[in-house]
Amino acid sequence: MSTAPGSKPPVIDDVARRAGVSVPTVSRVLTGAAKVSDEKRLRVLAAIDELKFRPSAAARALVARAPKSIAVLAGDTSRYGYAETIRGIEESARNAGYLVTITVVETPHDDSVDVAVSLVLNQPLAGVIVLKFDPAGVAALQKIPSDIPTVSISGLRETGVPQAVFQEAAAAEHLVEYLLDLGHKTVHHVRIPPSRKEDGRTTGWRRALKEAKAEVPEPRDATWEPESGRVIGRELGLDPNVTAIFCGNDEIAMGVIRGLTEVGKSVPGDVSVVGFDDHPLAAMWSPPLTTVRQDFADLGSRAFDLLEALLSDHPAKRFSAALPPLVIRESAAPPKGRVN
Amino acid sequence: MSTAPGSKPPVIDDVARRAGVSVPTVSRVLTGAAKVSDEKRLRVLAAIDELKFRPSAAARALVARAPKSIAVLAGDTSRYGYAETIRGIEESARNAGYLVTITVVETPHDDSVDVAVSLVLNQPLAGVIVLKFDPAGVAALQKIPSDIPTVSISGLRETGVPQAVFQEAAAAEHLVEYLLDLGHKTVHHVRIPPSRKEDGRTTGWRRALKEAKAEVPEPRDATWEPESGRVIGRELGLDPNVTAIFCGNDEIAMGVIRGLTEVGKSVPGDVSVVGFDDHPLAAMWSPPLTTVRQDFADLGSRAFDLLEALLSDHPAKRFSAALPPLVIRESAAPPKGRVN
DNA sequence: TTGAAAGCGCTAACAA
DNA sequence: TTGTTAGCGCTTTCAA
Repeated sequence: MSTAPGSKPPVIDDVARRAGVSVPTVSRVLTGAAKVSDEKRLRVLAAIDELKFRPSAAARALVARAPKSIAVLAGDTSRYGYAETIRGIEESARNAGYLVTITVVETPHDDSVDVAVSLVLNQPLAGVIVLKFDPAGVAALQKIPSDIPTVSISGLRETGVPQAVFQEAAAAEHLVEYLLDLGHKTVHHVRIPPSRKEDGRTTGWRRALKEAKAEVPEPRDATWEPESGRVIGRELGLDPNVTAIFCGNDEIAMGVIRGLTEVGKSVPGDVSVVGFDDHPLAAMWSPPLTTVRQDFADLGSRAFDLLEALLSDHPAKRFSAALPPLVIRESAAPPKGRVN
Repeated sequence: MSTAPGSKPPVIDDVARRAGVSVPTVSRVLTGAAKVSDEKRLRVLAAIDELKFRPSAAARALVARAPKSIAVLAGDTSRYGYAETIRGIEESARNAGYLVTITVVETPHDDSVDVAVSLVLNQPLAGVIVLKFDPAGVAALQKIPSDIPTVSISGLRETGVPQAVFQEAAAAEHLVEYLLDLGHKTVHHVRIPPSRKEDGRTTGWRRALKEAKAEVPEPRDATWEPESGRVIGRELGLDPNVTAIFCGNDEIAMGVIRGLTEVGKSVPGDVSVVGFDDHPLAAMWSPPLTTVRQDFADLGSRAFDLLEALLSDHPAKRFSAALPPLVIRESAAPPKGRVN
């Protein structure tokens, strides 16, 4: 008929014409916002179907003042903790009808941060969640305009925007106390790259040692790569004073154990090693890793809840914390020559 | 002055008024699309700054016919291969000025798929990348309207939309041949959940065995959890005929090794075990895992390239394949009693 | 170089 | 229940 068979995608006007109704009527069946007679509804539905019409998301976004998408900014997306956190955010967001965009902030430098932030701001946006696990995340958070609803996720409590956190310091403290209780004179520490000056894990370790009046050895710095743990493990294995090692995460712990093994040390026979996170492979490791369980998906989910609260103007909670529990497996034992 | 100090975010009209110019002039300095006198430009810039004005992404999206966002649909986002693939997509997309949304398809059932797909279609969209690593991804792909530029990622070549793939079958074949060359009479197989009837890894394994006229044992089915590998490992360890095991991925291989160890078998002394993927922890494992390296980030990047080609109307390539190389470490050796 | 006018595709307000 | 009339906040003609 008069339907223009143009190659452009059909718009609402095409549907209206085809169904012989007005544009708002089509809109009404689309949104269900108002009653439409069965007869016209059917005609509209048929027209939509024949034309394969899909309403323009852009046009809808313009008229509806409430974007249904949230952005996640993160320094990484594939490492275990990051990926799980994002999974948790996405799941909650999806269930609440929000779409999630992810944008990586490669480095804490201005160029990376600006690219990421401007990409994020160039979309219709309900709010932002920033993963502040590393300096890149910290830098990104500072560049988010303050009028945008924002929630951060990190290991340390701070002021500022609403946050979801793990009480890492307390958990680390428990873990180190556990090692001390086993009879170790002190506990060495291999830390992962901190997001700021010092991470909660390191703080908790330090606190536990001071509390016990134990010597505080200089912490060793690993990268995010397990391989760096291995190198450090070899070195630590050569030091007879080292009987217990607390690693910043499980992957580093695995590397450290490998390094120790390579220089002839057994775990936990000669040296106890504990990690942090409860990585999916922690229980498969030999020996199975004693660690702290961080439920990252839940962390992400809690962050989304905070954001949703922010968006709904309920000035409810602005903070969500959880204390990660110890998971005792087999990689830590009393030091040699001591029966517990 | 006449600036309305309303609490609503400023719009372009506010800027124009404040700068004493017309709206199109503001638009011109925003987009740089046309020359504006220095004097007015400065006034506009100042007004933008004072008002903290940011152009509405929704309005821009409506008028610009080219959305700069792509959607990724996946059955999972945090497992290693998935997360790395997404990282690769995001990186390439970001560099090309695209934003990436991720949406998980929880199950292959209609309800999950419909939620995910409609969420995706409800946004301004340039194109879609579907991770077809599992049945959920396969199901999602079928529901994407055919007029939307779409690329799929999977392990098996198929017709239909453009695809980025690994030549998994060929790689698996090489890996199994390697085991056979070591002297094993046959190779057992523990497979991960297939996306369809049979995955490339299984096909390659079967092919290599047939080629060598070796017996083809019934494959064992693992879930995605390493724990399931452990259970299977214990069982296989009890079977004296088992001297070599090819696992569907490294995490399962790690579980299988753990299970073997638990029933007193040594790897590779008693049984050789190989994996697939080259997981970041594969080299840290004891013994370090012999496997196949899949560069998932590159896979994601290649998928994005295909999508970009599709969007630019260059009917260039519709397919991108890569043969993942063997990584020989220490978890496979000649069978007991045989010197190679 | 600039402004007035005209849309982008949809939903909301208002009559009828 | 339906259609007409107005926008949403921008960019893009088109004149001047």
